[in-house]
Amino acid sequence: MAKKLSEKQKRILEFIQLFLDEHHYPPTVRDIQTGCEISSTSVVDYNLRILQREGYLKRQNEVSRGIELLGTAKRSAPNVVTIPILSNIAAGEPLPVPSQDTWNNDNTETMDLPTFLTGGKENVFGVRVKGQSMIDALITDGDLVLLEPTQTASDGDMVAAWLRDNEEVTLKRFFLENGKVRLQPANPSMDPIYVPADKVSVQGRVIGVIRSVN
Amino acid sequence: MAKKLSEKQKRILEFIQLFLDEHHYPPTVRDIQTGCEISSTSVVDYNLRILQREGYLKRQNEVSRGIELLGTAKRSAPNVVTIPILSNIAAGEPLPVPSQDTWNNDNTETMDLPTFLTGGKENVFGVRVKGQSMIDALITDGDLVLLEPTQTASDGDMVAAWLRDNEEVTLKRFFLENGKVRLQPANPSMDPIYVPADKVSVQGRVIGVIRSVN
DNA sequence: TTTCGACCGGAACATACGTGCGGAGAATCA
DNA sequence: TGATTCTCCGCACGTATGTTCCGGTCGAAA
Repeated sequence: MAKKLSEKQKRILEFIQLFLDEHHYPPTVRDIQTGCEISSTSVVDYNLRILQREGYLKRQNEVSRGIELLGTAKRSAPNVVTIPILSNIAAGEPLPVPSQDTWNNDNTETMDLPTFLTGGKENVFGVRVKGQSMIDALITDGDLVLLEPTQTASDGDMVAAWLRDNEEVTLKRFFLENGKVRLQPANPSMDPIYVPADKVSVQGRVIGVIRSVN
Repeated sequence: MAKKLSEKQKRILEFIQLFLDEHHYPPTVRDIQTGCEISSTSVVDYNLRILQREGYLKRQNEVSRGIELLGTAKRSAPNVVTIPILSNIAAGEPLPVPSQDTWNNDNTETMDLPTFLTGGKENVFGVRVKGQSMIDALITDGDLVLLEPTQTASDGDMVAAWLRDNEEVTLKRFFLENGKVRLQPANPSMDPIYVPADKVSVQGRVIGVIRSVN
């Protein structure tokens, strides 16, 4: 399943996205043929079958333009992206990193977000916050936090940090100060905490928070 | 242009929307025919031409499924709505209520939101928060608050309240307790404030908060 | 070398699908 | 009333389009 796509297949996928953005309906096999400078419709068909088998798209048999993009390839609306919502985040455990499995898992909750919230970042995922432990980051129970996966952080970034000793994930602004990490709450009335650098691992950069009241 | 659509035309339009929602590609003439129980493809074609002439959709000639919805009929992203962002909210002034003018004004900033954030509510608008005065509502500088216009509130609602004496708008949970209004901060470590009911006017119900970090 | 599987090319086939045509009722208008 | 227009119907034509078949190239494995 984790098969690498050939150049031609990537190009086809890309072309379908562009075509969809422009026309609001999927391309025909022959549209793809000319658009990707492929010599035969059978080659397009051949590669479409592979893409379908690998889960990048769905096809309707005998139906013209019966192509539907799936998962990461999906761009049904140009200004909307689909992200997975990771649930089952138990307190006292690191965040699970989303993988291809996350997408292939049918019961993964997903959500469509305007692109201005993800800022074009890749692999953004969401985490539903449980409890009040993030209150000093201005985040409360039920909030949805948008994260960009990363292991490193720059000074001032708001990050999801795994504190080994406390066995908890917390959201704070990250500052590296002569060997120690300062984690600064977003609420200016709260005091920062200092942790040795080797006791902290960054799991992701916070790029947004969404709260839905009621 | 302001021509009234026939029942059949309305049904066709509706069917196209439903079909689009379900398949992510437009229906063929024959799909519409069977879907709307029309006896002939030529009738579909006939009505599609009218719908095109009236500006409800666009068609590509000789192209299968070459149908694209326009204007209000457009639902290329069925889970997205457009809301206005009110700017120039000076501290010490009530919120301006969005009107039709807001929409007709070309330089009104707008934003596409997933419908799960508006919950199907009408006339939702957004306000960009300036300053830290909302910090006890877990809202900070730069956050976008989503509001549903209303003059009344039920106990427990998070509302935008105009405090006459202080001449300021604040976001708090609303409770009416024997003639006085209790405004409860969202941050449980903060204390509520009590105000006589006639000194408070509700301007809108908060239905969401969006924070974009960096 | 042979074999095999992945990938491509060309062509043809069968159907999907948009469109045009003649005609028929029904509604509107003069 | 007759003329005109709107709306619908059935049918058929021609193109658009998905699919299949057969053959070919090329590199890896046997």
